[in-house]
Amino acid sequence: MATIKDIAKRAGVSISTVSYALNGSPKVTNETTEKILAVAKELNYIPNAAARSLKTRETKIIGIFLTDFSGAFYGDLLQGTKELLVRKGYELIVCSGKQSRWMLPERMIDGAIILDVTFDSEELIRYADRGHKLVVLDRELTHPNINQVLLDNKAGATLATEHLIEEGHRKIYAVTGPSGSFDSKQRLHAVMQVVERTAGITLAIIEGDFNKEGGEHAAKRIMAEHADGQAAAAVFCFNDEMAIGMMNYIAEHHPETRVGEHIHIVGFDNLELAAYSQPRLTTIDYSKRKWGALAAEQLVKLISGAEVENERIYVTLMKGKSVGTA
Amino acid sequence: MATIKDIAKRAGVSISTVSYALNGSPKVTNETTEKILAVAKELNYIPNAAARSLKTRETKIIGIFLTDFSGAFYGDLLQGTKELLVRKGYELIVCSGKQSRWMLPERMIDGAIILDVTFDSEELIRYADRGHKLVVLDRELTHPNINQVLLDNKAGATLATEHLIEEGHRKIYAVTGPSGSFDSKQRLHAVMQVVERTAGITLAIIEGDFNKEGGEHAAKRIMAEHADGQAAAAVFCFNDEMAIGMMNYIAEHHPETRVGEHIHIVGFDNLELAAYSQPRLTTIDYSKRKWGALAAEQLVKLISGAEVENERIYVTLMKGKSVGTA
DNA sequence: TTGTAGGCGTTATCAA
DNA sequence: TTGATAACGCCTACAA
Repeated sequence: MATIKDIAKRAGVSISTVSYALNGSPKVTNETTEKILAVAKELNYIPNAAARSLKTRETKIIGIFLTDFSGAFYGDLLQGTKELLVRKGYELIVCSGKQSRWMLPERMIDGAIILDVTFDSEELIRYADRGHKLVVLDRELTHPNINQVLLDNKAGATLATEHLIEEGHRKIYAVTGPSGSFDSKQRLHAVMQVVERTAGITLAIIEGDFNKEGGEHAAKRIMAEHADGQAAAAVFCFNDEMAIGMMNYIAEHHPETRVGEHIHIVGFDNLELAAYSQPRLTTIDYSKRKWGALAAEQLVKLISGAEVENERIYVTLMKGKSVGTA
Repeated sequence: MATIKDIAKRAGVSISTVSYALNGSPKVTNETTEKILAVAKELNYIPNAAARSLKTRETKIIGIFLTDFSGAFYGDLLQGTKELLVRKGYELIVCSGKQSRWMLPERMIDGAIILDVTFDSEELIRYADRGHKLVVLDRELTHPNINQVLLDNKAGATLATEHLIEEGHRKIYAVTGPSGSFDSKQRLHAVMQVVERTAGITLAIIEGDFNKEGGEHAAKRIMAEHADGQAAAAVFCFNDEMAIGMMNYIAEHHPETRVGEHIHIVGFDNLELAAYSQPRLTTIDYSKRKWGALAAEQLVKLISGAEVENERIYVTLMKGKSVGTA
């Protein structure tokens, strides 16, 4: 492993000259710079990240912390994050699990994006107190070193609920996420607001889990309550994954029940998968890529010491065929 | 940021004693160890990863390089990798894109698992030549510092093809992956072997891309060739993603054509998504979790200097409802 | 324009 | 059992 020392010796200059030349400093003659670069190539020189960051106190790496690697949901978000970071000269690494959290305090990463409910807010604040920069996507946290980029859950849930109401549905089921989820709480709150200000609407809340299983369980219960087959059910699943689970359950166990006709479903997220569902799921859409890119941008600003305001990701209603008129 | 120096001063001992104590060396009295630990806690001491790895020349981090973050496919694999690594005292980071490759030569990671066709084999060999340890999941590479953990493509493709033949199909379409894919090549080779040694089978090869689009294009072509509706088509899609794309295309454009009856499809991978397809896709199954775990295990062994043999992941035929008798 | 030298925070080799 | 001290590879005043 060649070091700048080796290059210096070989090129007949001092190590500081090598360092300057390698970093493109104008203090060194073009001539010597070229010579040094040539020697570096010849020696297969590769800088040592540890040594560099020991000195500079930065790694140019950003970490994003996810609850798990299951993915279906994260693809575009990660892509968006990555693209922006690369443009800003940073690298992205994806981490998951409690064990990897040391990377932040030990300065292996220059900052982190958090999308992991299992990460305690207290722990995050501790890190922020120590000067680490964070962007959170899944909670509200006020701290000078923390910025939030949250989905506009209120708008999304309102759009979804109002859509069901406009189509003439009077009894609405809301299938929530797990109890700890911030997004789920916000969505439920918005749903309840809409219901309260609209006359003649009944709301039934079913606790879900943001997974397919949750949608299946909810489907089971809803189908049981509508066993007589007279009234159509209208359901707002707080994410697409559960909506898909619900549609799959219905297709399998109640083939005579048609989504969009006997049961009406709206989701949230507009997963790629939702586009392939039969019928196409009506859902709340937003740009996951933009979400990731914005989070990254905020983090980079935070690291550079700039003041940043919290941001919001806007959502729209994406009409499919899973909701029909009552 | 407290350092061991600060702790030494505060505890009235030398920095080497602190270092030993922090690393649980038996050379230090319990008494002083306790005292040092107490001071460390009091000072909120956090070790500095850069300094440590500058000295130890290791980071205890393993990187896995993927072509993209799209995920659907990788979830379990990453989970399996992660679990094993954590058990062995390593951390896993997920990387993608050319830019992140510096992490290997600059020793930011102790080794890498490669599942990224865009990573040139020559580049990998260069790294291996420099002493870096690698495990490749998507190609064959013989080098003392590189280990392979490959799918048993031959067995899988043979199982799939023979299944179609056993069900009485005589004309078989093979929808391949992109031309650069090692897995695709191996699968195609196996398919051709089966066809050659079985009388009366015709094989049509359609180049795909391992994405849904590839499946759709292939579906279009196959449906056109079977426009008369007389002969049923039998298709082996080289991965589930294409098989799903094919099924979706058919459901959308040829609702009268029933998969498992008028067209017979077998996939490869047994994605979670395949379990939700209608009808359930017949496919080749293998444990993605085990694949990841085995790759990690091999890499850890390689790093520890042990001799390791290349490994293979065994596959089985998972019968669904997408293939029926001719 | 180039060289000297100190230091970043640890580990590890010697002595004591 | 503990303490000096020299690396590890790089950056950066400051000096020449």
